[in-house]
Amino acid sequence: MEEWFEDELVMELLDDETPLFLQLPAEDNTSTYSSSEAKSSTCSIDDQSVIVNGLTSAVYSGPTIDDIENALPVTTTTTHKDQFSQELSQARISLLEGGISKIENKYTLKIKSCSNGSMADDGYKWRKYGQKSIKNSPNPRSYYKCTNPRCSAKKQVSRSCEDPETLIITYEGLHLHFAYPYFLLNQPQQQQVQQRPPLKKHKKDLLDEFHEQAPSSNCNVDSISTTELTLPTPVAVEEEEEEEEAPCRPQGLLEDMVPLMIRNPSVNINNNNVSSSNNTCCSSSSSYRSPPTSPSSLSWSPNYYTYSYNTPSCFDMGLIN
DNA sequence: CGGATTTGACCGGCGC
DNA sequence: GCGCCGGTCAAATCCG
Repeated sequence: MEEWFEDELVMELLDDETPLFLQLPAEDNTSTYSSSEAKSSTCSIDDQSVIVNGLTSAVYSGPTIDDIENALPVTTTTTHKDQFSQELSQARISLLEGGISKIENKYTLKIKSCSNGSMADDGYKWRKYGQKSIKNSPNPRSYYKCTNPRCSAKKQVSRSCEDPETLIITYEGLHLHFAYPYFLLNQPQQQQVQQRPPLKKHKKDLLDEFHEQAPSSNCNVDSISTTELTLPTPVAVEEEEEEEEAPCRPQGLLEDMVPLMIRNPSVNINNNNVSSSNNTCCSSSSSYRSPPTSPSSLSWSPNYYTYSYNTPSCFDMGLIN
């Protein structure tokens, strides 16, 4: 399991193109590539193309079931896995040679903050939940959690004591929920759900469902098997991207649907029984909306990785207090 | 008013 | 056992 997370990170770090969370504004250096803009409806089709092309994730480049299986610790075919492991081993070596250090389970990279002080985030929506002063460092460390209540992803952001302009970011866990939009059911009804999510449930309703139906706050995603899933066509993915631009896209409904169908793949799910399903996941906050940035965001258990990039990057993580 | 942020308290791990 | 340190919690505060 631990090795798998390393593999995921290596894949992400070795993307030929700059990942979204490192991508600077293409030409407009005066604009901050904030999370809101990353998800903004102001993006033109060209802008979206740039972003999408910048993502070398398998999801965006035409996912196959193998892509997802490779990202999961289960149901990976041995032949594919062997080749995959070899490539990842080489990739890991390459990364380490490239200045990325690994301490215990943490990959360490460094990020030079923008000179103008404006920083963009990594495309995810985080909620700050703590800040601590660090010994021998004048700069505090900030703690963030993914705002998706079912996502365990966290990150820590601190500044290097040697170089105050260098940010050190530690990611704990990845974002399973971003894979959800790319899983489709075979049933036509579910395809319809994917393309046109039902009307967003009122937040109160979602919370009520959570309190009434969720015996535990986290998905038991260990049981996920991709064999029950199918993937959307690239067109569907693009539509999903566009759906992302709608304010407060009810992603949670789709997220709710996935664990349910995994447990009961034969159940013919419709919009209603999705929302009233007996799944164990709490409902998403209506305020949650994060763009899928990579299939590498698949995760369901905490692991710690520290990235510190030396590439100029704009991160807005609320470090400046 | 609700969500996000701040901030001090609390807790657990670890070293001495 | 004790203190230090990092991580988390939760009440207070801020802000749109």
